[in-house]
Amino acid sequence: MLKGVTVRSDSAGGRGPDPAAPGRRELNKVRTREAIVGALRELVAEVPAADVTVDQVAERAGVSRRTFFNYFGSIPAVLSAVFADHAAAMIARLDPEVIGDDPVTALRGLTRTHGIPEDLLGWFVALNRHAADTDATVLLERTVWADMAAWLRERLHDTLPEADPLFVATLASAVMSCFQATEEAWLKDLDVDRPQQLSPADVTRFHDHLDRALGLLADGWRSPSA
Amino acid sequence: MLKGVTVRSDSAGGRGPDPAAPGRRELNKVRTREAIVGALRELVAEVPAADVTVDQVAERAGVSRRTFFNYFGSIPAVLSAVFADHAAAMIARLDPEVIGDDPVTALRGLTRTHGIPEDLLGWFVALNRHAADTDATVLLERTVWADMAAWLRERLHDTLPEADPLFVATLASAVMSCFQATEEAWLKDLDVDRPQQLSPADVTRFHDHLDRALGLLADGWRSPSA
DNA sequence: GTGCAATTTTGCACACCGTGCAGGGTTTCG
DNA sequence: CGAAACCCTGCACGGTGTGCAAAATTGCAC
Repeated sequence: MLKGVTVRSDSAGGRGPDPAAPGRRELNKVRTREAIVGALRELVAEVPAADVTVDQVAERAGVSRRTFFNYFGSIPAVLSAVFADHAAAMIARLDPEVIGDDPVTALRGLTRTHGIPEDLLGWFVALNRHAADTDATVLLERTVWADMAAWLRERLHDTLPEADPLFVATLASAVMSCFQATEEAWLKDLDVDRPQQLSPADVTRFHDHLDRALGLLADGWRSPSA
Repeated sequence: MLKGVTVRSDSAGGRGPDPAAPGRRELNKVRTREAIVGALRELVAEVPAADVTVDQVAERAGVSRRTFFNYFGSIPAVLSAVFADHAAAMIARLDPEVIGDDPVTALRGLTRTHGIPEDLLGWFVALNRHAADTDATVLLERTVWADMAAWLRERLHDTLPEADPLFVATLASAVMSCFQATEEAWLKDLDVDRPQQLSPADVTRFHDHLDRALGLLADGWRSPSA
């Protein structure tokens, strides 16, 4: 089991005692988690996402099958966790005052000022690199988006405790469907020549699509045709 | 997906068009389909929905495990099919002119004039009768709602070919989340004393909740608090 | 250092899921 | 009637997700 690097209590140098030092235990957990995510990322680039099995991910991550399930409940759960991490970083920048006043515009402005993590766009491309197996991959992504909607719903509920739960639920779902539709449109344009590396223009185009999608929400529901 | 009965459509080896002749074969297919749905309905009332297994459904329906999978791809797929049947009956009553003008109001008016099939409300109650296993049941229902959103999206796309796909996707998702939130709120009120039979007042209360939810959509997004 | 307690990893077992395949029974129609 | 088309069924197989207990690892105090 590759038990290299026998480390002794480092205490290297005379640096500060680091009271809140994570400890090897916590560090290992982070390391394993990242290994699993990284392994999935690699595999998804090689074979259709829906064909990736837990065993493959576990083996490439260098852990047992059982350990994978100690960290994530399923493969979609890994994706949801990655997406949620990015989303959490974005939400953290929200100004509570602004979002309370006009949530859609606030969320819209968020993506305009801070942009979308490029890593996330990379996942979108990877997940759709092998379009052979359309049906199952669509299903997989749908569950992830539904997960994200539930996640956003809770975040909004935390941020706007006064808001009508019905409003929060509907808003979260609508916002995530904007992301979903944006991803689809964006990938469609990207489909012609799928690059290994995303160009800055690709990133900009994603932002444009998303802005237009959220604009539909902000502008109301009475203009169905483009 | 709603992968319906793939049991091969008839194609009648003979030349004659033979119009409205159901045929014994077709009748049997309908019968077993209803047997499967009925078996699930019964089981869901007895044990937590997430604990129902395919084997149980198949046995109670009087068919083999394998036959179940010939009709439905999974248990959530059964629910999605049932829901979609009801939804299709409602959508069929939509006036294309009205929906093209103001889709949300059109859908809202639909539920007000024609109501919600009581059978559907019965499913809501049955699916949540055993709240013990909250987590898994929520997950199960979430997949059904996501399925329905995809279904509604396709219906809207058929009804409004001119509409912006982004608008259609967002609208479908938002509408279904209204139903989802309505179901939650409705069941919560019902929770105190859960009756075996639904009273007319219960039905009315569902309509009120739904109308308020869809009203949030129609009124726009700038009023987060109740 | 050493030993013990807490925690994590791992292998194993088990029930369940979803599908391909082939045999057998039933319906349809010439 | 008889062949063809069709549907049901059992079987097998790979995959999923979880409980359980043994083994390995880490934290901590002596």
